[in-house]
Amino acid sequence: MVAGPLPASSGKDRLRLWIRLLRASRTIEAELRERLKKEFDTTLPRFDVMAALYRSPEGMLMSDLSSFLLVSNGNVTGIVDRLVSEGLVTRARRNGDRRTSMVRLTEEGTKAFAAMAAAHEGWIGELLGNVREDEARSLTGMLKSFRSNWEGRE
Amino acid sequence: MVAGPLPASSGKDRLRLWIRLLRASRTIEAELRERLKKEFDTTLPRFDVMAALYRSPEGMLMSDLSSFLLVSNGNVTGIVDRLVSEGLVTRARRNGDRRTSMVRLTEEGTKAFAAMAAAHEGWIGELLGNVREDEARSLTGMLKSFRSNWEGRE
DNA sequence: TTATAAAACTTCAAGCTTGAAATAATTTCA
DNA sequence: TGAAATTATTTCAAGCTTGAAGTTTTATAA
Repeated sequence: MVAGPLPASSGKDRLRLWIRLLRASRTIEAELRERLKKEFDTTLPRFDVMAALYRSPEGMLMSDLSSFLLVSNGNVTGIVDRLVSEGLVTRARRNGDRRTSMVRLTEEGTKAFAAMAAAHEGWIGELLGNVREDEARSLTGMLKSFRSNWEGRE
Repeated sequence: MVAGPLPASSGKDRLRLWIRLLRASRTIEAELRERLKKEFDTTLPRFDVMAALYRSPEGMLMSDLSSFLLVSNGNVTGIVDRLVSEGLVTRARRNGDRRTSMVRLTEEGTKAFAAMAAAHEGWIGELLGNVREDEARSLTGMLKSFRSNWEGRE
């Protein structure tokens, strides 16, 4: 705190921001969870896994999934297990490296996800309806930069 | 929904915003959870409950807690159970209405929370360090308005 | 080659979470 | 008053989540 005319930041504003951010995402998440249950009889974690796989028709490793979704390995195992037993996803043992398996959407899973994704986008448009599109873009821009500082240390 | 010249919004920007929002809050939440575990041997849900109680020295009903924290009633029951068994919180049966009980921080709980809150504020300052304070204020303002539209219908 | 380490997963226990069903106490109102 | 509805909470099953420990397979290197 010697030199800079740093804008005397108490940090209180960041704390307030965090509380708002958390409340916003929890509120929206709760609403999405409820609608996914009601409309499609599925859950948000299953939707998230399917969304990731939908973007990668070639498939993803379990570890790709967990790092992309920011959840633990063991977590993904359980969710994929359930998706497999529902016929929405397959685990294909690979010849190259027998520790890994490629997870892919089945045809049924692809169809099911496409329907959910359309509804989902509509819901988000509705739930964030009060945020103007230009506001949305500027918020998105600010959120892009928030990490870099501390993430990926150690 | 008959008349309006609704501002032909594709919704794509809002979807992008939602994805950013979710990733930001999950990343921060994960980091907070880990630090609360390491530094204070506690969990985020317990911290949240204690934070709510800290703001209300007179105590809160179970239902106050669950609506404030945006989680289900049954959820709060379990968390408060654990906090009680750790001596951080008390459930006081009320004379007026014997269905309800006032939940309060114990003296030990108050002291413990004060220490955690100080660390927590510092962590948030660090984790959101890349967001300028003026940005933080403007983001907070935008997030304030996002609901109202759909929340509290039905 | 063959021990050792590393990588990719799975398993497990403990705790969080929801939504539905059950309890118990209070209110409403016929 | 007393039945019915409402309110506050707990209980429970199923699923999500983490972090630690275990398994199997692959890579490293003495």
